[in-house]
Amino acid sequence: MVDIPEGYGPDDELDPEAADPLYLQLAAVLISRIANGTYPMGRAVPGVDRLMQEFGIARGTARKTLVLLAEMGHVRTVVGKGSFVIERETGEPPASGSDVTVD
Amino acid sequence: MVDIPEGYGPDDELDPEAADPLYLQLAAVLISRIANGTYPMGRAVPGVDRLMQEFGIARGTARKTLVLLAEMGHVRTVVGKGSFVIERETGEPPASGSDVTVD
DNA sequence: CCTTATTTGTTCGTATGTATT
DNA sequence: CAATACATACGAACAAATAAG
Repeated sequence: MVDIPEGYGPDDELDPEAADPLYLQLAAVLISRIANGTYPMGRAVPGVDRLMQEFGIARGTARKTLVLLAEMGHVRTVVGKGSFVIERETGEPPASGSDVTVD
Repeated sequence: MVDIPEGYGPDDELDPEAADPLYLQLAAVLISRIANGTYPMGRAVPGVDRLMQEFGIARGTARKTLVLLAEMGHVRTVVGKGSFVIERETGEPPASGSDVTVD
């Protein structure tokens, strides 16, 4: 199991000095943004390359976070496409039309 | 130089309590499997991540073993591809043309 | 069909910090 | 203090799936 640290808001920058490892800090930020609606259901969260650029982290760290989010059920990752939000914490129902079909 | 400990067969699990360090125990197991034919010539031995999973060890330890095997001439490691068996202990001669270039 | 670009997946190489023995 | 081992993080290269043309 994993404990997502608290205290990392959607706009937080990561702190390499903090006790929490970067990939957990980043997971907290992304989960916050998903709950936020910044990344709506069915849409993709930033991919590995974008996370590297926007947070100034290495590829392995960014990927580790996305793998963790997938394991936690927040996103579903599709090779060659991206990681798509499959859960929302805003209370809004999934409406209809999630054109995500993989298996 | 290194002394590969004996008594660690191809199916052995590693023993953190043993006198021999884990990376030497693991080297013994892999060398045994190479001699065995479990990892045939030209094919890759398990990489760092696989060794971590299968033997429950840390990255540094797994890598240390692969570096040792490469130094001993059992495998040739290629970045982004894997560590490939370049010797067999089954009695078959190396034929000719071992394109192994180590420094 | 093939080429190119994008994106995720995999693997090795290296470094740092911490803990244990 | 040195050796071993673990966790984290950065970097580089290669591989495979996808999409667009």
